[in-house]
Amino acid sequence: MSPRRQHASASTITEVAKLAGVSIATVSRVLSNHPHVSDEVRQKVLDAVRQLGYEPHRVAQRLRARQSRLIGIIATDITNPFLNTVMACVEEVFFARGFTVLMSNTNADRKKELNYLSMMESEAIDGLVITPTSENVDRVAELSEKGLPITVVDRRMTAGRVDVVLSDNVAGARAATEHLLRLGHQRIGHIGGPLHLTSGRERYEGYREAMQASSWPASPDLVHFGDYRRESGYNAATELLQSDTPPTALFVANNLMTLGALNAIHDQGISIPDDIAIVGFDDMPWARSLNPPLTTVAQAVEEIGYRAARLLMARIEQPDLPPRTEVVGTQLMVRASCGAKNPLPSP
Amino acid sequence: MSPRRQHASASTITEVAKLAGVSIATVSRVLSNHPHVSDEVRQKVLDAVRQLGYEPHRVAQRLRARQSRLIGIIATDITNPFLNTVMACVEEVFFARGFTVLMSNTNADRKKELNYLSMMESEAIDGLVITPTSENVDRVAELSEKGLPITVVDRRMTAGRVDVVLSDNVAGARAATEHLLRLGHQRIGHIGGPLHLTSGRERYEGYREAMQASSWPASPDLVHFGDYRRESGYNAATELLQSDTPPTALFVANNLMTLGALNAIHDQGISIPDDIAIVGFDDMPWARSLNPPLTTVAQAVEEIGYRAARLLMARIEQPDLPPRTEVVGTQLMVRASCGAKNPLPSP
DNA sequence: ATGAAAGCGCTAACAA
DNA sequence: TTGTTAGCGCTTTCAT
Repeated sequence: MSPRRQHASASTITEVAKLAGVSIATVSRVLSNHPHVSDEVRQKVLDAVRQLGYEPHRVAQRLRARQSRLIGIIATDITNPFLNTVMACVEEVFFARGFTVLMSNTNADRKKELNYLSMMESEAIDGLVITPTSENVDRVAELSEKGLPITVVDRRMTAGRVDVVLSDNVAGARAATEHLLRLGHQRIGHIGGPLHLTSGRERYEGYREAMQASSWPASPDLVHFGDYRRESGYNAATELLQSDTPPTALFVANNLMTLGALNAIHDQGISIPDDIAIVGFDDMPWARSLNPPLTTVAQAVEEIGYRAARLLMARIEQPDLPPRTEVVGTQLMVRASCGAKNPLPSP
Repeated sequence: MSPRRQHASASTITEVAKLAGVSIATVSRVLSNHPHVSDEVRQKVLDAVRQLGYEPHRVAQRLRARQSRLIGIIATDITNPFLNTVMACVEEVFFARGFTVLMSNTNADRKKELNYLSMMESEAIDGLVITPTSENVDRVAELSEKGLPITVVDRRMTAGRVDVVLSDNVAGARAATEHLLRLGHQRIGHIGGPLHLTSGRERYEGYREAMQASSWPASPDLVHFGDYRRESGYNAATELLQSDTPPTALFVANNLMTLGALNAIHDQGISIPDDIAIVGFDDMPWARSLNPPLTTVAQAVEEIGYRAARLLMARIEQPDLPPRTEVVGTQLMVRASCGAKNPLPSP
């Protein structure tokens, strides 16, 4: 690393104290609204603060106070509309409560996750919302056991004292698959999420349950797994469509992969829903502007975000609460892509 | 705020020193790879570190070292695909260089922006990438003048010593509008971005230039402004379409508003491109899966992200560089939504 | 090659 | 009501 200059340091509490003619302790008291300060002194200090444009040095504050009013969010993919909406909701809630929210993007990379985890820890955050890269990130369990309030979103965690908010993935996936079965499909393909995530497993499970209960249990060649990114959806769909006996319908485990699958289908000049029906997981505000309007299993995104915030807030205030898991229902948004005859008008 | 327990504090450098039988200075040296340490001592220290699971306290480190290897990103809307992709790129570059990247979401709210700005400052970040809420955020100029390396993305800033990366908005908007004119449209509507952002003004300007140069200069009732969010695009489109003399074509200034406009058009049962043609700003990977495939002015998103990172890195290493502004070209992706007869196949 | 010690800017316990 | 002072955990001279 090459040389680096410090940017001019701001004024310190000492300078404020000097200018106001008081001790630094008094300045500190004024700034943290302690009761026992005379109005006169308070005013002098405030004036000095304004005059110098003083702002407390948060790093120093944190070193002493060990309480940061800082909330961390660690997400696997900030470009995922589901995740970034959840993040925005969490931020909104905590900001309104006077917290500052720091976010980071692991890109589903375990090394990055570890790095951000320890960076958040040493920033002395008061709480963490995370979508872990897998269900057994020891560091998360460890931190939660050490007493750091943590809420896990979108997937379950096996270890640690963490709160969890997620959708009812099995039911959602089952509903999607049953819907396709009801429409007469027999060869229903599934583009699944990573099996090291409970969401991937649960959505797959819902699909399998539905198929099993039907007269046409899923054959393995109908199932491809991706990594929740667009490209993997594109690739999986391409392979599925080019197989000898392609599926007549597709259930895709998340938003980005569905978008990829859509592109793949369009590239092959195949028509939806006539040649192939498709149902995605995760609704998007513009799902009905897709070609054709996309049938999806809608997760209650905002609700998940707000619940995550609420759970975390509760644990911050009361660290000894028993760990809770909240499961939020999903809703099947029937639009044209599944080929249902009379799709209800849907938002 | 209610009571809050500290989560068990990790081991400190003192404990490591004690266990290794050396001074804390030596531990510090080992950890920062100083040359003059005997291999024997180094090994002892490393062992102690491992044994205690010691991790340096970054807050304390920062208080002394005044160099954090921390990069901040402040964005107006993390749910915007353009912005979050840029953010992901910046993160990627800096993480690879050993920096930790902290992001925050202002939701285009000036108060939040100010808060995050001073929070980033007092975290002693080494550099900042920001999409400011307006071109005259004094605090940004101030920080840059104080010596904090700052790169502004997507919009220009009038004050401060900052680097800037943005698209050639005027040219992009002009190209989009001219394309529609060439297709024979005369009443071309524009859903613009906020005029307090240079991107909003420049895209409007490109549209106006093109119209002016045509035989059908834009009438004011053809222009509505939104706030770059989906709802505003929906509302603007709805109003435009319900006017007495609705436009036959629409040029929309960003991705989210275009998606909103699309929804509005679909809700009114109007057909694209027969009844109305539409061109959006910002391409999206799934633009061709929209109904119909969407013609857009594609910004070089990744390129913008990487350039922003490069500019910032350069300034961190060499703070006295003169401020630079880099303008990146756009590309018109012709698809079906504009009604062009033979849209080229496009990715 | 190693250690002692001086702070970084702040908070809070203790004195006055 | 206000001031003095002891650290928080670490880096970095300055000695040795």
